[in-house]
Amino acid sequence: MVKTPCCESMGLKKGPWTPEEDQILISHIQQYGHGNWRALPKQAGLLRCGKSCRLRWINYLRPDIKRGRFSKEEEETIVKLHAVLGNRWASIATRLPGRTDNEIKNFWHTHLKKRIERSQLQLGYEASSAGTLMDMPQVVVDATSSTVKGKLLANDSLLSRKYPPAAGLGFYGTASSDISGDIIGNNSRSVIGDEMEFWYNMFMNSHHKM
DNA sequence: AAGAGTACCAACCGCCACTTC
DNA sequence: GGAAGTGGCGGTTGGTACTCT
Repeated sequence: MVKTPCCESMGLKKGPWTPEEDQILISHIQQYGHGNWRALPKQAGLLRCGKSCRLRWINYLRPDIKRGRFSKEEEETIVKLHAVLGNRWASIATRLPGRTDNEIKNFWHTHLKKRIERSQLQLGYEASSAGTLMDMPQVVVDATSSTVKGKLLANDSLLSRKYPPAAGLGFYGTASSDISGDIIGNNSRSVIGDEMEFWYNMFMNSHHKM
């Protein structure tokens, strides 16, 4: 597939959006919807590429966006889902109404990842006894060898959709039995239920083979 | 008060998947 | 079946705000 560079054509604006541009985009979408993102900026009279318009709308201007700090519940949900799904932010976002994949991704990198890394330094299983899920150690599940290593990590770089856990490149989840109860239990047949259940089963199968 | 270091987050880039022709 | 167009996703960057010294 030939790649289609964003904002390739000259004269398209980049960088932060102005309130005027926001207003134009909002009123255009409210009036006509966003059937075709590529055509939208032209129709709306914006000097932006369609991709930029789409991102701005989805991550910032959408009326149902929830802004502000993540609640404790949201944090825990992110940690749990990340343990099962890896860096599939869009999937995680479907579980958190009003939150965008971008927001979750940023939050992960700026807060949760560090927190987990810190808890790894404290090392270990002793710390886990203290016990919130946020402080729990992580257990690596090697999907290829079906082994679970008692190792702590927070390496999410291998867990993108390009290298899903099934590829054997390191699937990990928290060593917590409440993953199933919470995620699968509460989410059965939800939007992402099937997909999550698949990865969950992968995790559990590997786990039980220990 | 000012400079350095750090944290945060909006936005861009490149790639992949899906759809259409 | 394959090329082209488009949407969507995750990784990354760069600017700004904030904190520390």
